[in-house]
Amino acid sequence: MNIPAARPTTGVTAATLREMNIRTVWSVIEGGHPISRAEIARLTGISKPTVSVLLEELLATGLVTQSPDSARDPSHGAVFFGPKPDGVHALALDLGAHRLRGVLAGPGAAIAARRDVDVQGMDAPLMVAAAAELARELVAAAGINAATVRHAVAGVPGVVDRHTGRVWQALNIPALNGFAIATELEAAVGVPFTVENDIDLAALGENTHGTGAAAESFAFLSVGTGVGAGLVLHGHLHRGHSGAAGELDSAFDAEGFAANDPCAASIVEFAEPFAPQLLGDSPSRRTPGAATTLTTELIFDRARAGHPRAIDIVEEVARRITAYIGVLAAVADVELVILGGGIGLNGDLLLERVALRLQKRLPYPPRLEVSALGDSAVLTGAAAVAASVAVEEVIGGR
Amino acid sequence: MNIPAARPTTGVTAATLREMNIRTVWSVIEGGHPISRAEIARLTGISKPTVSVLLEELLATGLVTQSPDSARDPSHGAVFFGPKPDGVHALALDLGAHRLRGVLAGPGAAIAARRDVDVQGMDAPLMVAAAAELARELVAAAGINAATVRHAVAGVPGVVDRHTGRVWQALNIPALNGFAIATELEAAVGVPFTVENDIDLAALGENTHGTGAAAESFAFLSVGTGVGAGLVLHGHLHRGHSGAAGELDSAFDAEGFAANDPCAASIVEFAEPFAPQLLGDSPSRRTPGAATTLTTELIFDRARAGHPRAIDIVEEVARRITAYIGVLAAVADVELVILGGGIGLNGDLLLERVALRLQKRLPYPPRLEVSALGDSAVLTGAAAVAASVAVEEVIGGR
DNA sequence: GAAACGTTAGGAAACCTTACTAACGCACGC
DNA sequence: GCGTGCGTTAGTAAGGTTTCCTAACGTTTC
Repeated sequence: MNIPAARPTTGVTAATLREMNIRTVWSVIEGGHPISRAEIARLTGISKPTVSVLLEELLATGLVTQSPDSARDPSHGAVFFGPKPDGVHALALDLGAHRLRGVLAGPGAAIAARRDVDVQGMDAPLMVAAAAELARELVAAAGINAATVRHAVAGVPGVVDRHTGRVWQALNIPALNGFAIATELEAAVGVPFTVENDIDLAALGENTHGTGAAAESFAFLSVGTGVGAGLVLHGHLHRGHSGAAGELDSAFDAEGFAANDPCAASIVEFAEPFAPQLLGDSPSRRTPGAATTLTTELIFDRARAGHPRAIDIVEEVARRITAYIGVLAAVADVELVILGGGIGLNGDLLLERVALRLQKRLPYPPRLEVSALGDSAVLTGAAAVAASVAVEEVIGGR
Repeated sequence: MNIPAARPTTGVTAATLREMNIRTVWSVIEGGHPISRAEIARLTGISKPTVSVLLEELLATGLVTQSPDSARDPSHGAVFFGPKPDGVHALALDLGAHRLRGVLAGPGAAIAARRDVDVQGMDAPLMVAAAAELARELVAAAGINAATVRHAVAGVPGVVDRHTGRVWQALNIPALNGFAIATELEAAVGVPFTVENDIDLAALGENTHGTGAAAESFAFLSVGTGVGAGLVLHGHLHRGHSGAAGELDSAFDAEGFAANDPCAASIVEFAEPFAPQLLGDSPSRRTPGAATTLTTELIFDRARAGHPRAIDIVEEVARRITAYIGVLAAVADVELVILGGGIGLNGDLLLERVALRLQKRLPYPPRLEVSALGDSAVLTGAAAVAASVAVEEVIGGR
């Protein structure tokens, strides 16, 4: 029989055994598809009588429901079990500079309600108030009992100090810097909150429901208004000692390190000299007089249309992204890099260009893919974390 | 009661319980100091009767010995237990370009015998033969039964492919490239072998017996004939998907990345223009005519003596090391960086210079220290790993 | 009727608590 | 100064509890 790798320094007792087994049973039920006692027993190696007892306990927690009978072909009188849709709920928020996005999720991160609100220009207390209002709306929209919301996770674009709970390096939302957002959110919403770096959450989203599920270790590289990476190593998020793991900018901004950010501001600046050419013959601009500002969307659109200057810029973006991945690969040697963020999601233009450069440059290049979750990766990760904490709270607090 | 973080997908049974508890008991005995049943019970939370039973099993394996009585002040008739010095043994090798170093270790990596041999210029099969001879000599020197040697670990300066067991990127010992050294060593020595990157082993050495023991995650940065880092994250070695994690050279050798290696060859090359000044007035050279070659030792000696040109070079080394640590910190955000290797060990000259630059450059600079194990870090790590595998084999195979 | 699901019954393995004896140190009284 | 009693600590023994497994047995379905 296999022994868990973690070696507790304290003794384990029969109660520990049950804790472990009940979690094992939950983990196969959580999967989603209705499953019978006998199937659970076969899958986990736990005997049928024990599975029955454990299921009784799980039913008592309200996490698990039993489908009276099921649409399975040969059912042989089996009873099927699955996660109870309204047993517990978790709140997930994605706080950006422009919008606050939220979902209410059930066990297994099944979406119960979803809604976004505008927060542009708000200061930190206003954002907290907006979050509380959004939470109320989500509960109302889902039509659930607010008491079933057991945990909440919020993603913020900055480094979260795990000791003080304060946010730093929030370049996109300066109002957040130094703000103890978790405490404030807890007070306003009335739910225990975990606040986490948004890119780290996106990585966790890819890990549970996205492209990273198959990889043993990978990096989620977000290239958008800023650049940053989230690392999932051996199936676990690596935050780093100060929560600043994957904050790649600092690797390049000093002493002879050339590669500039491939982020939006930096790219627009790089493209500025070619602005007349890029803007001038844009067919997507219906009012040529108003199209005086360069955007990354415009540049990528022009590149798709074959504009040589725009393609040059895309090549430059690919070069810069390669530099970042090179650093990630050299230090962490990840199996896979997932591209995300407003710029990174343009896989049709970037994937091949970056992959080719990586091949040339690294002895062991990582696999390269584009995020399957798109711009909802953060929210997906937050929901997954919040749901798993909520479930753990219910199972652990029996 | 705390639940181990690892969640096995298969059920656990009472036998698992015992496996876990017997390991817990071993882990407190392994510590070294003789310990009584009652103390073990207090430390682990396991009841005294159970501790007695578990100790009986451990005594039967031959891993544990019981001191008849002890020099403890109030002993109250207590019996004290500790690791048995000659219960099992493990072989540790450190294969370098010039020398093959070996130790025979007991449980807890206690040294039973130690010996080095010259392997300069040998091809791979000759090195294997030398290793087998060294193993025989170590067994003879320790005066032990060869059958008690249960596992061996060898450190090599290259990337070890964990699927094929072959060595790559062994720039210092080109003869090793593509060689399946673990298989050959096993056949020649007659002991199961684990082959691991030498810098990774050094990191593990620092983790178990060195400066890294107190840190939760750290990087061991070896700066010598080559540059590389070993990462210990959350107490575990991070090898990376191809075993190439920490192979930092590849982060810098292309497309606008300036910082050159701070390794020996690179530094000597950098110092070449100043060779006449550095060599000319060297008081440590007794035969001025023969001192025509620059070495890193000489450069550092001259810097200690206050030679301005040599100090400039040290500054340059510090700049380059800072660049490497910057990358490590940006990706992994480690708590601590331990400097090692022939160049890195010159902490008196480097520590302050690098720390100062890191402060300026990084928002969350890691702590910086010099290896406490010096040039025996690899061997220490190999011994620790080999001993723990050997012990695991005995405990697991009851 | 055969196969699959689930339950019941019996038993085994592992742990804990409680209670006991043995050893040791200290303090007090002779 | 030295013995005796008391409190503390180490270890063992006995009994009880928790948890799980195997085997056998209804029950439902095909």
